[in-house]
Amino acid sequence: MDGMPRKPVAREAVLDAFATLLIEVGERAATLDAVARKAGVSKGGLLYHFPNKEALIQALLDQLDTLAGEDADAMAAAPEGAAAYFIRSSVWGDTPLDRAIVAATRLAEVAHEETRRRFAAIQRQWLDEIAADVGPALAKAVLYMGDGLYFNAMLSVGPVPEGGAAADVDELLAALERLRR
Amino acid sequence: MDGMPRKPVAREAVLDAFATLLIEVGERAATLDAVARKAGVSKGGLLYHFPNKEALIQALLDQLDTLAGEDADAMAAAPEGAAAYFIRSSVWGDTPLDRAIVAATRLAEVAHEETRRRFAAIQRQWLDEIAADVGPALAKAVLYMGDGLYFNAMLSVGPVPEGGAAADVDELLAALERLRR
DNA sequence: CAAACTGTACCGTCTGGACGGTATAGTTAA
DNA sequence: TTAACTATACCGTCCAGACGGTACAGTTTG
Repeated sequence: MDGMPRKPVAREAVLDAFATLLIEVGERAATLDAVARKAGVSKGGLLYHFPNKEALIQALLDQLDTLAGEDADAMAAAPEGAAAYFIRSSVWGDTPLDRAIVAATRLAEVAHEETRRRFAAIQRQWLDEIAADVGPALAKAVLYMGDGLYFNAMLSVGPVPEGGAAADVDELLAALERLRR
Repeated sequence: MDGMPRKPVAREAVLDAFATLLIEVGERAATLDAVARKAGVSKGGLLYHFPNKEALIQALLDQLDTLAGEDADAMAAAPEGAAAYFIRSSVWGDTPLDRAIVAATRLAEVAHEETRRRFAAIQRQWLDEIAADVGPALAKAVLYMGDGLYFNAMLSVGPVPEGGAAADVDELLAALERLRR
């Protein structure tokens, strides 16, 4: 057996701090120094795990893909239907996936091309699942409702967290029921 | 009386260049140097009109408020109804208002608090108009659909402009009709 | 068994460049 | 004449990234 090298605790802390800063203060302020400080790690330590900022971004996007994949499965299997599951999950919930999505959104906003590509792929996944549930004619309407929720999460999530959007979900689900008939 | 000094042509050019850069390359890359270059103006000339970057942002937000106000009036007066007008106008159209919205979105993303406040106010305006049209129960559903369109404009507008979203509007309008019954 | 060695996981400092902003002297057009 | 510029030089700050170290767990060798 090989002597296990000690666990890289810093790596996860850094990635989490990076996401948190992206969400709370935007890409501009998510500097390497700020990330390191938030993670309780030295800058040198950060760069040991992620040789440059792009590597940090890539790790975040990989995590996003993983989580989005899992979510797509859960969506397909949801008893309430994919559409309702989607709307319900589109409201800001501080789940790992929501965090990854909003964090990645900050990068897409700064014109990071690969992030945009990945987002497009995830949205296609969502659209497929929703279309399988409510039919292709209504799928876009549902998708855009969810996107609207994310849009608002993006604009409001920050130093002042708010629970306002949660109340809207019932309204949206009611509208969904109405569309379904 | 003074013989009118010549018109500040640069001012408008700078503001437009600022918006364009925000839309196409994000806040990060919309530096003062880049804006001046794009506007075909010297950096000194830019700073003559806008003493600092914050002044540039304020001018953009003022423009946004003006355009949004005009649009709210048009929305209220639209023969097809406020909701349909809203959805139709939410798709990316390269209109002055759309440009101002997406440009401002880039600032909100970077956690610019006042931009976020102004956005919230505009959305409240929209919601009121839509509620007056389709009733309060469905207003949020319509609003979020429109927001979803903006969300997608934000993610895709850039070096690669696309006309894909326009096709979705009919689908959304059909869903709206269905909700209305 | 222990000294010598190896690789991993960090820390702290430094540098080169970009960016926001200032300053200032000169130029053009109404 | 004066507002509306151009052109350029410069400053302080901040940031990404490079670099040289340190601490320590496990591994090998005498």
